[in-house]
Amino acid sequence: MIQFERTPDDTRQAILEAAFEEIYEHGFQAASLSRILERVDVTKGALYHHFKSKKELGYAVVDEVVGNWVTEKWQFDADSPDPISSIRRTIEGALERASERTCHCGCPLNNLAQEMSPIDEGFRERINSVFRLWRTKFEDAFRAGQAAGTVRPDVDVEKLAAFLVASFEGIVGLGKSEQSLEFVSSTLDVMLDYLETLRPQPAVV
Amino acid sequence: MIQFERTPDDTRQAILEAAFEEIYEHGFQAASLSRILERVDVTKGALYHHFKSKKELGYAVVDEVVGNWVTEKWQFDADSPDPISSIRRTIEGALERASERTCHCGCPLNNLAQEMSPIDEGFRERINSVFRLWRTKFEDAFRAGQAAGTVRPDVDVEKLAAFLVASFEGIVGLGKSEQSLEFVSSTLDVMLDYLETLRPQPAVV
DNA sequence: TGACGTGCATACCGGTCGGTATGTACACTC
DNA sequence: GAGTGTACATACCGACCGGTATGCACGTCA
Repeated sequence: MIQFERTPDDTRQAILEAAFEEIYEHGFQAASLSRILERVDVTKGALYHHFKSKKELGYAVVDEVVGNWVTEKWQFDADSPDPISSIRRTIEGALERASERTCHCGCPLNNLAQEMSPIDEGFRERINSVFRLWRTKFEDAFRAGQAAGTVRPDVDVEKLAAFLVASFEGIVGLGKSEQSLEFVSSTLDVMLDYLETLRPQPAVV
Repeated sequence: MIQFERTPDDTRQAILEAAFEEIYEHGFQAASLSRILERVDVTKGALYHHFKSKKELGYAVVDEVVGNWVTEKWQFDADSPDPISSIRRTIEGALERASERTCHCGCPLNNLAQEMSPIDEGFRERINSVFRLWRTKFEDAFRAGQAAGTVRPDVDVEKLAAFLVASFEGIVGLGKSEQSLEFVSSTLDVMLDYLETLRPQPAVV
């Protein structure tokens, strides 16, 4: 049960968080408003006072919860001279903090993307902007690496960023099916090994 | 409307295919039995004669439709001496045959995996066996390549196969969000470029 | 030819869904 | 202190859901 001060803003925020949890566990379409209301102990009147429909609630969850979730999780220093090492550290840190539930339920952003992108254009646009933001962070980091000489200058950073995000989501997604953190970890190793090949090669003697 | 001979086996098969379409477009939980019945023009009595519940129908769709779908799509010659080229050709062929809908709806197997793996163990097991079959095909192909000298012997084929399947699904999944076949194609290029680096290097003089 | 199992079709069920109409306690304004 | 808007709570709605009970045509076999 989510506890919160009974102020309007806190009520809205508490509903958002409860909705995020419910959607994370059941998907958006199977998410039940009444279960959300149980989680946060408010009534339907409160929910429909703050959100005009289930869909608008879903949109707000993407914009205000899932977006921040991703942004915070991937805030390696974009100006780092060595983005490849930064990314490695970020991923290793995420793996350490990963819970049973993370492995079980996967990435909330990707879950919503797979379920809702084909069905609803509003969801697709919102989800895609989060993906684009994420990719941009990678791009900036790699460009900084190229400037610092830790990443090969011939690397197409945009395509690489897209590939990295896709691979990461794919690995986490396959991990949901395998239900194994060790599987996720060792498959991510392949990705990180690939990243290492993007460093400038020492001159051949 | 699906047409079929009104024999018991054909009825069952027609229901399966209609269910596959419905699930592909809406997901399993949001798939509606009545819409499935409309697609195939049979009644609920017929459906519940052949399948004992919605869940059992879903299981059958995974086992008998989605499984074959993946198997047929990825049947590059496992004994080929050059699996990297085989995989490239398979992917390029798939891209040419890819429709608007494929880009829009993504991979039916991955869709089900992301939606149902965390929720239902029966789905997870069935989906995971299809993934494992797919990975095994990659593994066999790479081993054949190692034997033929077209793939570096130090490559861990199991981890590589897992990474490839994950990356492919991730790319297709991101493509759903971008709604762009060109995006899918160019991101797959990064993956294929990576594969090329797994060929034995010519000896350094 | 009658009994019986198969392969459906029809009609109906309780439950849950998202959504809404109405009421009300309270703060704030004039 | 009367009026008004905010922030909910309560009660209810029709639609649709998955599932079931019943009926019946038809082929098979005793």
